[in-house]
Amino acid sequence: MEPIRRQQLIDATMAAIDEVGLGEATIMRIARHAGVSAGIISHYFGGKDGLLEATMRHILTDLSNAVAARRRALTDDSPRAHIGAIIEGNFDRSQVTGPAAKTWLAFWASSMHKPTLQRLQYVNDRRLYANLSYQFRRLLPCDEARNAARGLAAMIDGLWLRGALAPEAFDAEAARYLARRYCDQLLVHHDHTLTATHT
Amino acid sequence: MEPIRRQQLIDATMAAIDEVGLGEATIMRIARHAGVSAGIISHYFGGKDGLLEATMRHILTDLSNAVAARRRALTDDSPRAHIGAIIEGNFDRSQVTGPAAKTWLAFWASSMHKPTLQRLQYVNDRRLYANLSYQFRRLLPCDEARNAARGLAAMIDGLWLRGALAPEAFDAEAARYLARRYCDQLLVHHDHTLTATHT
Amino acid sequence: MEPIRRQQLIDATMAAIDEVGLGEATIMRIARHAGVSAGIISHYFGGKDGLLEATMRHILTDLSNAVAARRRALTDDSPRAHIGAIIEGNFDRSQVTGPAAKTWLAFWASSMHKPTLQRLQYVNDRRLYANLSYQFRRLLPCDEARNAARGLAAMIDGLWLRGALAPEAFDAEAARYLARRYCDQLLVHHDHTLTATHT
Amino acid sequence: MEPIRRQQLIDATMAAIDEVGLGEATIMRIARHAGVSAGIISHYFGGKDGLLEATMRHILTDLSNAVAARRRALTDDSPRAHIGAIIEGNFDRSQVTGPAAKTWLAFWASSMHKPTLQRLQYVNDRRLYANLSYQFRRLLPCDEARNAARGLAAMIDGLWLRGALAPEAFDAEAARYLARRYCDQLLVHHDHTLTATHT
DNA sequence: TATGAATGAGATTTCATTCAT
DNA sequence: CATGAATGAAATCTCATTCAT
Repeated sequence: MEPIRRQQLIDATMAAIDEVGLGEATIMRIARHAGVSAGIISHYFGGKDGLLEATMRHILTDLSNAVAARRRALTDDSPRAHIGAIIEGNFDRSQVTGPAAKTWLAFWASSMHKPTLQRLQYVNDRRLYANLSYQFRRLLPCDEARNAARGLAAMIDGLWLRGALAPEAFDAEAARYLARRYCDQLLVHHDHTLTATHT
Repeated sequence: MEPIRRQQLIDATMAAIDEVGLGEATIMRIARHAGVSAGIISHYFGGKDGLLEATMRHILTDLSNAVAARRRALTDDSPRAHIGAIIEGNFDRSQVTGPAAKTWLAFWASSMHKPTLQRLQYVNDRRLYANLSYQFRRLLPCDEARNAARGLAAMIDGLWLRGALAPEAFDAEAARYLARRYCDQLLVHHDHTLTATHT
Repeated sequence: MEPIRRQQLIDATMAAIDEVGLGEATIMRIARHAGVSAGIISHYFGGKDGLLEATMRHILTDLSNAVAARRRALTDDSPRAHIGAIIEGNFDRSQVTGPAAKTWLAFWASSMHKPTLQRLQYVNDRRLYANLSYQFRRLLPCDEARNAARGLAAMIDGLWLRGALAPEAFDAEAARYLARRYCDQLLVHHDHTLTATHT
Repeated sequence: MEPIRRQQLIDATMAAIDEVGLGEATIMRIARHAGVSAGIISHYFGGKDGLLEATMRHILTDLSNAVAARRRALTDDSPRAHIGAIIEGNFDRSQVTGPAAKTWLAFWASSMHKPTLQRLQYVNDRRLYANLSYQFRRLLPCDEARNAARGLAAMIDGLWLRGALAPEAFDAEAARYLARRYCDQLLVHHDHTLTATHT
């Protein structure tokens, strides 16, 4: 029973945050979304904070999986291929629109004042940077690689942020295109490109 | 008296958000920061929402002024110069560290569910994009210019976001460098560059 | 559980109004009278207004029942009998003294500025008038009947009002006697009387 | 200055009660009606309670004057004439509609829990009863006179109450007619009548 | 005399949590 | 395992009153 309930409640949490935001996502609203009573949340997660932490962890795991799956599927071990997979994974992000996106952004803001969330946040940020940095390092000198990794990480997060905030639906295709193209520019003096067409 | 108190309370709001985050920034805490009683907030701003809106408006105005001042100070009317000024202004952002940064991020998350903040947010986003787009348009074909503007806007926001979230102090110099360099890459087939040295 | 709590809280509301008046009847005082916590009031009635409305509705229902019961118990279908039953019912008024009386008067004053209460008030007023009017109409010409109904309705309310305001306990017997006697005078040219003795 | 301000503030109090009821008649609203600052109320009346008491006293004085003036103007010293003047005075009541009426009713309810107002209320009630009783006593045996006074007092208050509560404007003419006619019925075995026509 | 800035107490309401069933 | 009744703390807002100017 437990894993089912936990997943139900995590999904309900994202639905509630999507609906009214983290500040108004009360335990009762979450419970209503999950079709259970409010009391059960304390039972399974020890309290609201526990549920929020579990939800953030879930989102981060989804992202991590999305990237890892694409990298595992690569037939080509080139830096470009890996970086491309990272970009794809970040804009898959399980469900780049709706509940997940708003929950993600809410946690970003919240994490600045909650050590538990902050740690999760930090680990995730570093992983993105470290992965990119490692791949760039295979083609660029150290300083260049570091800057490239910082720039591409910022680009990915920025595209994602602006996409989440914009009233229109997230245009993941456009985001992927801009990110890939930025990558190409960073590696412009090297052979192949990620973007087939420069429309 | 009123303008003094309003400014005091807006500053106190940012201080409180910096300290504990938007969710825990109660009017009593804000009042304590300002050294006044809690009741006065409703008196001057009609309620907490009024204060938050005024605070966000204040931050946006600061940003707008920072950009406008730099553009007015230009001796060179070239697109590169204007874009450079926009970048500088966004990373001045009055006080890119501490209170203002956290407040900004908190509003980003909050704006998704509060129409009043959302409108402010939207206007600001569009302005950054429109300004960049206009300058790029002077050097690039339409589609290219649009993508360049989208990319640079995302880069700016992404650098800012990662800077605000990182536990270390915001490295505005590095952010400016990466943004300027991205700009140079976008305009690579044109004459002058923004970045003097490509360290 | 719900119906029990609701009744408890309605009773407690009347007790609190009896004790300190509507203006000072805070939800904490009401809750203390009911022996529950203050928060539960919002839970069951949605807020203080909901509780007050429910309380007024309860009082009106009690009055309505008191009249209806007496009229159902009549063996005699004459207008005099019905009017007598209406008078009796109005001075039974469940509990013509103490809590109910003060609550009633408080609502009278309050209803002038709260549309919800006003509607309840209005329906009740019209019913008393309509019932009396109908019965008088069986014995008197139209204009006469209307005036008689207006007069007797005013007399009933006036006796009740003065009884509630007087520091002494409400003398329901005297009130009934005066009302019945007024009725006899209105029907003086017709056969039977309601008042056995004209002391 | 003082008498002017006091009168201004008493008028403003009635206007505020007319507008939103006693419960919502805040000092600031009253002050706004009077076109002065809120602080001045405490200065002239010692506080809100003082202002309310002064206002009630003012209304009672107006009523008292209205009755006294009519009785002084009588050329006929008969009981019927005096009773008629009392009825007229009570339905003049300075301004039987609007502010005064609502203020009056608000004080009725409030007086049950405020000793100061209660005393004023009590004195006023007794005076109406005593005056009527004295006049009836000149024509009727003691018991009869007492009941007649009680009945007419109740009738007057009841007509007034229903008039104040009804959504339509107070029909003072109809009220006077019903009261005079009731008086005639009480004195039916004596010569002259108060009501010219028995429509 | 009059203002209006400011306070602090109090009222309502919301909500996470606990607990008996 | 699950519910929902109930609490108590906290948050916002209102308002009468005070006081310096």
